Amino acid sequence: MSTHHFLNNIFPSKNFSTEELETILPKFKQVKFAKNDYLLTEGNTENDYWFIESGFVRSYVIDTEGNDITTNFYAAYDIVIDWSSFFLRNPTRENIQALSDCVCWQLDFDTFQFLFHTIQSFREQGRTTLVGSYFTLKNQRISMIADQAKERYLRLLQEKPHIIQNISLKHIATYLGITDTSLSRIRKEIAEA
Amino acid sequence: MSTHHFLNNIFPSKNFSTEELETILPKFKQVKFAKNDYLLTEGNTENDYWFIESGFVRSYVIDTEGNDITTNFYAAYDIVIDWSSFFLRNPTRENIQALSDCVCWQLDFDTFQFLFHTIQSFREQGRTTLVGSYFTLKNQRISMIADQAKERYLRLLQEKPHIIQNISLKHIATYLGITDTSLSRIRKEIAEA
DNA sequence: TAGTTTTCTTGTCCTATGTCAAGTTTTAAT
DNA sequence: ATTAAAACTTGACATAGGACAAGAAAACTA
Repeated sequence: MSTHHFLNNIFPSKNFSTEELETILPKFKQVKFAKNDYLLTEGNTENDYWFIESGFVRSYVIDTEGNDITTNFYAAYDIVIDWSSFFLRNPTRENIQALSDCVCWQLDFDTFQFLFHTIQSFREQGRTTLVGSYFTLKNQRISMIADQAKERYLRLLQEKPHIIQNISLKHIATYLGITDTSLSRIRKEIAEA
Repeated sequence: MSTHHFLNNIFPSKNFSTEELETILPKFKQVKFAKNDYLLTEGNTENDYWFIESGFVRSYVIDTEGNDITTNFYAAYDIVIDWSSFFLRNPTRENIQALSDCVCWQLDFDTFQFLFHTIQSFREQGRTTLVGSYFTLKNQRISMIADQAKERYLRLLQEKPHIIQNISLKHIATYLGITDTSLSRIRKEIAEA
């Protein structure tokens, strides 16, 4: 294992002993996805998750009217996982697709379970990551209720500028819960102000 | 410990050994809340969570315009917890209030940590519960984007009829992301149909 | 049991955002 | 380079749901 491994960013030595890292890091396998490849498709149960070293990924669902709704964007250092499919071992409703060529580090469920039940710091970090996702999602739900579309866009712009710059308007629009037409007008309004 | 303890519903013997239950159950403390009591208030870090034996509880946040927005309802057998405040040890934005007199079973963070790191089945169950909450929240977010207010109301009616029967219209309305005026009209429309 | 407060309903009018459709610009492919 | 396909913009119009206000009906309270 090289001393400058991508995964050292994910598992920093301040949180893990050398011995723990020697157990954890070799369990991850580097995988590459080409643009438009699917990491997961509706109806399947997710058996792996990934950390992104480079590239962009999007997850989406198809609603009852057949509309594509973006549920999340993922970029370098993010974890790509459908928490409920991975942990509850249920078929997912989500599609997860590479928006560009990607380099990822993959771990499968059984290996995750082994590390989770063996290494205390690993499960602490896993729990923290999941709770962090929960927190983000809860704030998004509140924002859908309390904020106007323009405010939601401005917040995204501030929090994830790399998303706005790399991802098509229509995908950002469904993520914000508006139409591409509206988002185009919001952008115009901001540009003119 | 009596053989017919409320907590046996939460920790069923099919998932836990007798020995494990003898470790877990006595750690919970029965607490009672009177109607309108707060279990948690904004700005504080949650150090306990509860299972509800009886009663109704509501959590809400105050948005930037000072509006009260219901984030969740809790009834018998539900876990009452602010996941992010409890696990990330951060001050919460939520207020959690008893809507009726309640009997609850309480566990504090340090005891949780002890059980989580000691008992495998305890942490499996904890993870499953958290992931279940995540799943529900994600579906609510998608529903806010994809469904009309009436559909969201009808789904709530179907999934949690006890909520509709016990909780005031205005609290249900903010939970669904609409005004009480709109919800009143939706109810009328459904009644007339 | 009257009085007060809260909850719920209903009317009128308004606004943010959606729908549809026609262009324009950008990107991708041969 | 040429064409085809996406992505984006813009206009005209429609609509779900919001804002405000006045009553009616319940639910507490003294």
